Amino acid sequence: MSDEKARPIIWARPPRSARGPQPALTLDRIARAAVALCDAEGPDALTMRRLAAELGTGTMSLYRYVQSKDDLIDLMVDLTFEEIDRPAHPDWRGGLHWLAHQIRARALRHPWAAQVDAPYFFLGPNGIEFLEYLYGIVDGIGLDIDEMMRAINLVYAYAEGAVRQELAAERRAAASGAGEEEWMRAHSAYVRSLMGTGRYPLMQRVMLEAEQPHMTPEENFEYGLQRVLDGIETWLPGSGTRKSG
Amino acid sequence: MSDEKARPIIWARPPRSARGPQPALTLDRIARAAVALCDAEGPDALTMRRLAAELGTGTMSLYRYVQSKDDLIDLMVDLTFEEIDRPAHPDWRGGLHWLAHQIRARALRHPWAAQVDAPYFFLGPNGIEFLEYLYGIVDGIGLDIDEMMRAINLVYAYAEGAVRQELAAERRAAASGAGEEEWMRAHSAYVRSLMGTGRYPLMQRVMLEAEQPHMTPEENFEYGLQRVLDGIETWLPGSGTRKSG
DNA sequence: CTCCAAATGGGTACGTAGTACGCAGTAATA
DNA sequence: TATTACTGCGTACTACGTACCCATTTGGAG
Repeated sequence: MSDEKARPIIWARPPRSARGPQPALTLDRIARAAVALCDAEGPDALTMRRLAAELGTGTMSLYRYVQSKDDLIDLMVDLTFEEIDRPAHPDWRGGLHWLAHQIRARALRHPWAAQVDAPYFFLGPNGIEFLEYLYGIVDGIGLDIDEMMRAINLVYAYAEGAVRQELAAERRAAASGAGEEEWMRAHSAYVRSLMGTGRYPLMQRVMLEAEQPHMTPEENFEYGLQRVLDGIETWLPGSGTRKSG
Repeated sequence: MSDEKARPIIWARPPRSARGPQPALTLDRIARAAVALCDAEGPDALTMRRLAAELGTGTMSLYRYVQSKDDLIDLMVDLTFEEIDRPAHPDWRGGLHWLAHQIRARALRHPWAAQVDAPYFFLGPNGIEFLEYLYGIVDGIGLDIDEMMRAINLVYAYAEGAVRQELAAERRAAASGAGEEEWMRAHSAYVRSLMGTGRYPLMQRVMLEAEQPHMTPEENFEYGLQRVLDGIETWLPGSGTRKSG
């Protein structure tokens, strides 16, 4: 999660030998409990002590299953790809559209997952299955593997970036909402003073606009997504004009 | 950095009264030292004790300036927007193109900044100045404020998402590179075993491709960016021609 | 059946975070 | 000069990840 260290991939663990007591837990049970905890109370609630308590076991027992907390997070992130189903799509545009919305849905279900980076998530069983499926969407439409990668990466990049913005806005709204009187006062007074200077006329309009949004976050996401798909379409072979990248 | 708490905005602090000794430090000096530290040694190197040592002061002295480490991070993130210059652009496409590359350049300069989320960065002096400038790029081309927001958000979302992918790939490369023998062995053995199953033919092609990339990360970024700009162009009012070079 | 290697659960304790608290010193104001 | 509002900062508390150790359990070897 934080920095780099030599750490063997958790999915490549050697099989258990037959001797010794049966483990009371499984990696799966641990990871699911951790996901549930983060979903319910946010990433800060995930401590090894707390998770152990949740599972009714000793703290250090968890380390019989994972080498480190980062291992655990790899597992958790992989789990978030499990629940995404994988329908067939008649055309690439429908497929990529669906993909983007799946990425968004996953991030809304598990906001904590959008904040960690698990650089090897695609090596987990669910991650790799998901990616293999993804490439299937743009397979067989006349793109070489390089072009397929670029199409996928583009949609992925947009979806992730957009949903991060959305989550940040959500956190802001939550912070200025219920309670937090003091913060609210300091915050709005400061913003008013900024706008009072007249140096930020465009931002002023933006903020006024943001107070009464006429578009849901999803509509907003959808708008950007359609632009991205349009952009891909102008470039895809057999779509008339093709531009150089 | 992590979770929500009522915390007044650091930029709205009341002015110092005249009494008492002059402060030995300034917020600016502290924030710059922190940025330098993170740039040089990564975010994990940033501890209050270390930063204080770097500044030749006592640890707790820092708390005369910031209320918390999160405060400090807000300042740091705002600082990363300072060095971005703000040229005029003759057309929106050039402006948005430039914007995306600035976002990328900033993230490459300060990789740590792409990992934290500072939901209020735009309230800092540099952040707000930057955003005001951004909106200027798409001002006066026949868009209402809502459409302007969407155009900016789209480019921003793509750029941030893409650069996060790029940074993750960079970290992966660094991890499998020099040293880390053990990790390398476990990793590649595992990947080979996965691919040996034959269940992931597309991923196999992707990974082979990734080993000899024929596109630099920047070219890849540029490709996606052009698609995004194309997408905006097809939608912009009065953009009869979609080809722009 | 006996014994031991290999695995288990988990308690204790260590190192390192962020930071609350309090105190001594200092400079402008009354 | 006394007061007051600051300052730097040492001490200490809480909470975290996790290294280390050991008693316990189990399956297989003799």
